[in-house]
Amino acid sequence: MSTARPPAGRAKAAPDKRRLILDAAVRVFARQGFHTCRVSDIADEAGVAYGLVYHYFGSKDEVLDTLFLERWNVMLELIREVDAEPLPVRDKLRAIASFIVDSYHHDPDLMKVIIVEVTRAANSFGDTHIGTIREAYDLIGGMIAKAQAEGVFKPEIEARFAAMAFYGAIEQLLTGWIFGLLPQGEEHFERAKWLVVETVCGGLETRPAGHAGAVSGPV
Amino acid sequence: MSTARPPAGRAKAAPDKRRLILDAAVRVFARQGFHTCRVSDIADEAGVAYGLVYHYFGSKDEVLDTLFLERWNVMLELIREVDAEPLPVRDKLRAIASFIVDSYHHDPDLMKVIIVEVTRAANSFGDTHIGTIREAYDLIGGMIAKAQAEGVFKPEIEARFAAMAFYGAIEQLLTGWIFGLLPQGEEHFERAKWLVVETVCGGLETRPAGHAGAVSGPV
Amino acid sequence: MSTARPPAGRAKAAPDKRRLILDAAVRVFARQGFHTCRVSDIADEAGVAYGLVYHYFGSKDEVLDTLFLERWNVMLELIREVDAEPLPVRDKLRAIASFIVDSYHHDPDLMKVIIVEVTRAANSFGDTHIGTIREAYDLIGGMIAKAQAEGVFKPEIEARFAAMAFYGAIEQLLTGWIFGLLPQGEEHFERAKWLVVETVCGGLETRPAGHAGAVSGPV
Amino acid sequence: MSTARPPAGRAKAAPDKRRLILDAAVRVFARQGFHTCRVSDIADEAGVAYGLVYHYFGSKDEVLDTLFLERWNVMLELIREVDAEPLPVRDKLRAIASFIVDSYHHDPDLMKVIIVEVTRAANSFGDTHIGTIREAYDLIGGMIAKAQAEGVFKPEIEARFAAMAFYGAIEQLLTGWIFGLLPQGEEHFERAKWLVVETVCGGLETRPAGHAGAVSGPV
DNA sequence: GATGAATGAGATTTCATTCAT
DNA sequence: TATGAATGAAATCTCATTCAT
Repeated sequence: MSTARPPAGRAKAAPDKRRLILDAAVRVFARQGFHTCRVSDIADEAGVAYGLVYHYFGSKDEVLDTLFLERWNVMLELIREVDAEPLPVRDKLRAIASFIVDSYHHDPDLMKVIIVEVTRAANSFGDTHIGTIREAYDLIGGMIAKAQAEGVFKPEIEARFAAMAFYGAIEQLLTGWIFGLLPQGEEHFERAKWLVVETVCGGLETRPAGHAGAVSGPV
Repeated sequence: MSTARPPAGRAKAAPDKRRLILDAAVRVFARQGFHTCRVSDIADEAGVAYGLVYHYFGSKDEVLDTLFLERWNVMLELIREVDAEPLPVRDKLRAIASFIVDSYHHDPDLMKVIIVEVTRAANSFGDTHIGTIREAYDLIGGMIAKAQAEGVFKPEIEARFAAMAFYGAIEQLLTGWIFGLLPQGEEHFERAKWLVVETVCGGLETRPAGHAGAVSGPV
Repeated sequence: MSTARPPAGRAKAAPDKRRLILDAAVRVFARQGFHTCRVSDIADEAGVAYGLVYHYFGSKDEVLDTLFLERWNVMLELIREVDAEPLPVRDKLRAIASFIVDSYHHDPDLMKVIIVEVTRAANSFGDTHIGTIREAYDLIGGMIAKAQAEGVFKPEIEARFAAMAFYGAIEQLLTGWIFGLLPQGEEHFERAKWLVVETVCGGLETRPAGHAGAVSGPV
Repeated sequence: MSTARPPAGRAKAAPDKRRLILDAAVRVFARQGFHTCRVSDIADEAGVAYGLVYHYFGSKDEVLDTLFLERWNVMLELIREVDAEPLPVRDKLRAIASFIVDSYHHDPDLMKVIIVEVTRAANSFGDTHIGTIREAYDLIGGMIAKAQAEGVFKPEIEARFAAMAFYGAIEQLLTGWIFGLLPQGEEHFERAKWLVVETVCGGLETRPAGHAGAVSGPV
C-alpha cells in the first residue's frame, strides 16, 4: 500500500510491473503456499528480476498483506453498500454470499490464498489483519441483529454467533472447492449461493406444523 | 524407525517422554504456530533433549501429523457411533457439535492447532490428510442425506454442501474463540452447541406463514 | 540453477568469486579431507560469504564434482591427443605419465583431492564418475592393445589389465608423495616419469639370455 | 585390540558377538562406505543391540582400525615369511600378489574396505596407520633392492619407487574388480597374479635384440 | 526503475557417544 | 554382558534481505 504506484498511465500501455508481481504472487502462493515459496519464485513467475520485488514491496509478507487488503476491502465496501440498502436480510446475505462465491469463481487462486493463508492464520497474517477481518464479521452481525430487532430473525440466536456461522458456512464451501471435495462450475456456484442462504435462514428442516423444542432454546 | 511406543506400562509410573513431547508440541504450535516454532522450542517446552524429538518422530511434520490423527480419529469414531444410533438428525448433529465444542473447551490449544495448521492447509498438512478429513464430511453428509430421504430435511439442498456448511459453521465458531472475537466460557460453549444446530436445522428465520420463494430453490 | 559462469570478461579485472571458491576448496579438501571440512571452511578460505558457495554450487558435493571433472577432462583430452599421434607406445605412455606427474608437480593439492577423494571412492564420488574415470583406463587399454597387435607388446597380458597396472603404478607414486613416503622435487618427478614407464614396459629385470618361464604365461 | 576378548571358549559354542560385529561391519562398510553408514547399521546387520558395539569397541573408528590391522598384519607376516625364504624375487613378488588377490577372492568386502577407506585416506585412517602401511612397502622395497644388488633387477630404478609401482599395480587391479571394470572369477584371479608380476618384472615389451635407449635412463 | 550477486542468520536433521538399567 | 533411550554438538542447506551497479 505504501509503495510507488504508476502514474495511472495510458490504460494498457505499460505492463505495470508492480501489478505483474502481485498477480504472479497469487499464482505462486496458491500453488505452493506462502511458506513454501521463495521470493525468487514470485519474481520468476512474474518474469521480473529478483530485486524488483523488493523495489515495490518491503518484504515477502507485504506482498501477501497487499493482496489480502486489496480484496478484503472490496468486500467490505460491498457489504457496506448492501447494508445501506433497504433490502430484506435474506437478500443482503444472499448478496454477500454471491460476492464471495463470485470472487472465487473469478479468481480462485486469490481466494484460496486469502482463505488458506490469512483468514485462519492465527499466529501470523490472520492476527495482523484481525481488525480488518473482524469488520466483515461485525457488519454481517449488525445485519442479523437488525433482522432480529425487526422480528424477521429469531432473537435467541446471538447475532455475533450467527454471523460467524453464516460466514463459516460460505468459507467452508470455498474450502471444499479448493480441496476438490465439492463439484465446481457455473451451475454449482450459483446453486451454492442459494443453498448457503437457504440453509442458514430457512434451515435444513422441512416445516412440520409444530417444532416447539427446536425453537425453545438450548438445554 | 519412528515412534517407538512404550509398552503401555504401569499407569502413571514412567513420565512417557513421547507423550511429553506431543503435549509440549501442542502448546508450542498453538503459541507460535507450526512454521514459526523450532524443534528446539518443542524440546525445551517438554524439558527433553533436542535429539529425543527425533528419536520418537521422524520429523517436525510427523509430530503435527500424529497430533492431528490422534484427535481426528477420536472424532471419526464418535461420529460413527452417533451415526449408528437410532436418533433424530438434529440430535446426531447436536452430538457432533458438542463433541467439537467440548474438544475445544477441554484442550483449546490442540483444537487451535488442528484448525489453524491442518484443516485449511491446502498445500501442506490439509492436503496430506485430506482423505481422513473428508471422512468426517462424508459421514455428516450421509446423515443429512438420510434425513432428506426420511423427509425430515429438505431435499433441495445437496447433502454434501449442507454438511460442509454445518461443519464450517462450527469451525468458524472455534475460529472466533481462537481469535478472541467471540466470548468464551462454559455457558457460551453450551449455548454455541445449541445455536449452531438450531441455525442450520431450524434456520435463523422466524416462521412467517408462507415464504414460498425461499424454499422454491435458487434462481 | 547452479554455476552461473562469468562472461569471460576482461582478463584479470574481476576476482571471479566462483573460481575463488573452487581454488579455496582444493586447498581445504587437501588439508582436511572432504568429509572433515565444512562448507564454511571453504567460504572462509575463499574469503566470501557462506551463502555464496551455494549461489554457485548446488551442494558441497558439486564443488568436488566440478573440481574433478575440470581436471580429469583435461587429462582425457591429453590422452586422446597423444593417442592420435603416430608415436611408439612407450612414448605415448611416457606422455601420460608425464602429464599426471606434472599435474601433481604443478598442483599437488588438486591431485591429492582427486586421488584421495574420487578415484577410489567406490561408494560416493568414484561411483558417480566411474564412466568418466573408465574412459581414461579404456584409452590406455586401447593403446596397449594396439601395441600388442603390432607385436611391440606381449600378447599374453590382457590390455585391460595392463592398463590398470600401468595407471595404478603411477597413482601409487603420487600416493607415496602425498603420504610423504617418497622423496619429492623436480628431479624426482622427472625420474619417476621415466621409471614408471621403464618398469611397466621394460620390466624390472635385467635381461638374462633366456627366461623361458617368465614369458610362457601363468601356471 | 584393547578390548575384551572371549575366553577362547569351546570352538563353535558361543556366537562371539565381537566377531559378529566385526564381520557385520565389513559388509556394511563395503556396502555403504564408512562415512555413510551409522553405528546402528552395524548393530542391525550384526543383529545385536546398539550399545553392544560400544561395549566391544571404543568408537566407530576403532572398528575399522581393528578390521584393517587384523588383515594388514596377516599380510605383513606373510611378506616377512616370504622374504625370509631363499626364493627368487619373482617368486617372492608372486607370493605377495597371490596373497593379496586371494584375500580379495576370499573376502572381497574386507579388501574393498581396506583399499577404499584406509589405504588412500590421507586425512584419516591412512594417516593413522601410515606406519603400518609403510612397513609393507618397505619390505617389498627391500626385496627389490636385494634383487638389484644380486644383479637380477636393474639398478637404475630406485627400489622404493619400484615397490610402490608394484603394489600400486596390484591395488589397481583390485580397484578394477571393485568398480566392476575388470572381469572377476577364479580364472581371472589366477591370471592376474601372473600378469602383474610378469608386467612389472618382465615388462610389457617383447624383447627386441637391442633396446638401448630404454634401459639407458631418464632424460 | 531494474538487476542479480552477495550476505549470513537460522532451521532441520543426523548420529556418535553416553549411561541407567 | 546386553540393551536402547537419551543427549546435544555439529553440518548442510535455505532463503529473506541488502546493495552496488
